[in-house]
Formats: sequence, C-alpha cells, structure tokens
Amino acid sequence: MGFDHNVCETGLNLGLGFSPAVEIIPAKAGNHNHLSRPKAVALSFEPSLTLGLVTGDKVNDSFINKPSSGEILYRQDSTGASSFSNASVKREREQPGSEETETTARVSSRVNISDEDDDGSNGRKKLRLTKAQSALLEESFKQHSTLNPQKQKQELARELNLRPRQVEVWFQNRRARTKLKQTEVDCEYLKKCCETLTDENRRLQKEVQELKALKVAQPLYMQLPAATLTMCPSCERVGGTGPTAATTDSSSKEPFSSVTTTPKPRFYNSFPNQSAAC
DNA sequence: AATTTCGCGAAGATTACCTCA
DNA sequence: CCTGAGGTAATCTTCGCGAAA
Repeated sequence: MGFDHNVCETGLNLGLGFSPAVEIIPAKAGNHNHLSRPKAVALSFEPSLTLGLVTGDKVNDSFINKPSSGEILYRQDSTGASSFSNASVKREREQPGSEETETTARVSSRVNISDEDDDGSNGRKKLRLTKAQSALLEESFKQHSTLNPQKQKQELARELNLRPRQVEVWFQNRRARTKLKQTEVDCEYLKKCCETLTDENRRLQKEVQELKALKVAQPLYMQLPAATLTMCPSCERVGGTGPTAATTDSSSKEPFSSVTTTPKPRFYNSFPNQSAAC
C-alpha cells in the first residue's frame, strides 16, 4: 500500500516533472540532418514506454490500410505533387479473397497511364495505398523511420510504383502518427502518475494533521513513565526525544531517530500501520 | 574566424478526400 | 440517400542544420 515507486520509477521531479530517457530516433546514414535535433528525439519512460512499444505490432496493426481497389486515376497538380482521382470513375470494392498483387498491379497500371493524364485540374484527390504497398512501407519504416532520400526513397518508390514524393509523404505522415500515438501513451502515463501523486498528497496531508494532533498532546505524553512509552516495532527502541533515542548506535542500519529526520517515502508509506512515533 | 545566405529535409498543422456505420 | 466521424494522403508553413560565399 502507499506510494509505489515502481509506478513512477523515473522520478517525478517537482510535481509532474519527470526524467525521461531520451531516445534518438535512428536516422539513416547519409541523412545529414539533425541527428542531434531536439525535435528528433522521442521521450520514453524507463519502465515500458518506448518508441518501440508504439511502433510495435499492436499499434502498427492500426496503420495497415483497409483494402481498397477503387478505380483510381493518377494526375499531377500544379506543384508536381501526385494525386489520384476517382472523380469520373466509380469505385469498386475489393472482393474478399481477391489477389493483392492483382490489386497492386491494377493500381500501378493506372498510375502509369495517368502519369500522362495531366489535364491540369486542380482538385486534390487521394490515393489509397494497397495492403501490399502499406506492408512494404511499414516494413521499411520499422527498419528506419527516416528515408535516405537519394537511395531508399527512390528504391521504395520504384518497388511500389509510386512517386518518390509519395513515399516521402507517407514516411512523414507515419512519423506523425507514431508521435501522436506516443503522445497519447505518455499522456495516459502522466495521468496515472498524477492520480498517484494526488492520492499520496492527500494521504500525507492527513498524516500531517495526525502529527499535529500528536504534538498538541505531547506535554501529557512526556509526563508518562518511560515504561509506558511506545516501542518501535522495527528497531525496538523507545520513541520520543529522550536520551535513549539520541544516543543511537551509529552502526545500526536504520536508526530510529535518523528515520524521523531523514524522511523517506517508504517510511511514510508504512507509517499509518505503525506507531505514530515511527 | 565570424557572419550571412541558401538549400534541404523534417516536424507540425492543416486540408481534402474517402470509407463506413 | 444523407450525415458525421475517423483515417489518411497531400499540402503548406516553420524551423534547424550544414555548406558555400
């Protein structure tokens, strides 16, 4: 019972502050930028909250795209960025059991065709990545969350039959989603810590009140014969400020008096179950 | 050596489209 | 059929870093 240090083992400093472990997001060699950039680090809490947790299977599953095999036309906007359009063509649902490769191939063929289909229309249409494309991108993301622009991006784009820009965008969005998930996890963790600290604070307040009440009753307490003084169950010393407690053996591991002058959380934890003198 | 400028890529915020209940 | 919510590709803006001038 009481404050469990394992819950906030990282040490919450000054209220809700904490001591995060800084984890550098692995960057591809050759990516000249910002290994040391503050924004490129992920906060992780020692017990279990790591980027790995978030990027693990459980979370990744939610990122797998739903099946889709709509009729998609590909075109470019004014900036050269690619986009897809189904404006003039009905989407068709992917039939259960349909071949993934076929879907990819169909989309890919449309991509190739529509590369030339530049009608200059400015509508922004969306591509829906196929399962296979998403899976490959996920796989690549697991290895490196950032792209080597001149190599990995090109290679992936070629493999997926996408434009390098699309691969780049996917990685950007993927990193954003990862961070969002991590933030949610962190938020939950901090909420729990906050609740724990609130409880602890409440309990300590109560304890202070008890000690104050004890102090008020102290004159009477001091008049009692020594034999009636409360004995500390752990160190078997008489509580109070008398010479017995003051002349404590320094070799004793947990001197009764020192405990009272060196408050430790665990001491307070168990306090309600022991005599008030402890 | 210090400063300025420029290009690049990443993050963050936002938009727009699509799907589904 | 309509609608709102959620997911996500795409776009825009801002920022930091390294290299060159």
